[in-house]
Amino acid sequence: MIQSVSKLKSKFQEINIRDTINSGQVFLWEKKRDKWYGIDGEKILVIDEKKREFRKNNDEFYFFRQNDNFEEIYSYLKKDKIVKKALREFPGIRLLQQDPFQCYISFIVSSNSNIPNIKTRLQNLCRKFGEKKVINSNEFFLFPKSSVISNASLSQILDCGVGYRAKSIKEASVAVTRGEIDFENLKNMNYYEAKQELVKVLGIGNKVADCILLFSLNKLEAFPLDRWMLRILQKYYSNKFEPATKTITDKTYESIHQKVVKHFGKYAGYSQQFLFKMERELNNKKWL
DNA sequence: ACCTGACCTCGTCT
DNA sequence: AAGACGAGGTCAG
Repeated sequence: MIQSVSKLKSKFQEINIRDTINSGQVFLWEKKRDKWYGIDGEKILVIDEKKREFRKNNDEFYFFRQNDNFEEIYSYLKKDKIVKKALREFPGIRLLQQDPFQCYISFIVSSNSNIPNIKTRLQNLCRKFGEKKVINSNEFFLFPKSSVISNASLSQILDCGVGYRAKSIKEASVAVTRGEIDFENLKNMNYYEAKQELVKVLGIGNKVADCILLFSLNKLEAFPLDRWMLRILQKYYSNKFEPATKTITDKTYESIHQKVVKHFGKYAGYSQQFLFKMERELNNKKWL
């Protein structure tokens, strides 16, 4: 009994790179031989798939949130029976701390779409507007700077296959170059203040804002409520939260979020990541 | 204030 | 092989 608990705990402390990359947080990662290559803003991260921990203070250390207190997070996560089950199945998943601008554009691009499409569009944006780099004789394109997208024409952005999202992508980039959206400021605000700023941007609603807050702005109580999460809440928690519908109003979203934080605690975002991974795998959904 | 439909594209399915 | 379907939402009316 004691042994199985401590075994789960020690497993939880080991990162699983592949599961983490394939948990819907990032789109610009690919595996070549035994290494994963990922674009994070103007950096390229190269990680051995077998890697289980990182030396303190390098880029990967922060990207995989190794400075989080897992003992404490674990103690919150295991309180919920379903999350505990997901944790047992995918103990090596981590939240990621991504480059904010890339994350911001990525989730604007993600709306009403699916992972293969999102990935293609983001690759197109990088190829068209990003700087080329060669690593281990592999060619990569960095994520574009906000200034480059700001100055691009709508038709250039449309060439990337983003459809009606082109206008949002452009306006969102302009907001950053003008300083109306300042990610360092947002990091210093609380969850509600930061979210309020984000949803002012065209193309950012409740769900996209929560993804940006959770995956790049260090707001661990953010709990993106997409179709999947609503389905999960209905399936495993029946009527504890709200009746599930395809679309929900701002007010309902807010009300569910409050109940969610009350139930899952201040690391609700971590809980969400485990639940999401478990249910998507259960339904054989595609990753990268 | 809440509710509805339209929306670009493209990978998948038939 | 061509045509329809729908996808981790958002916005306007």
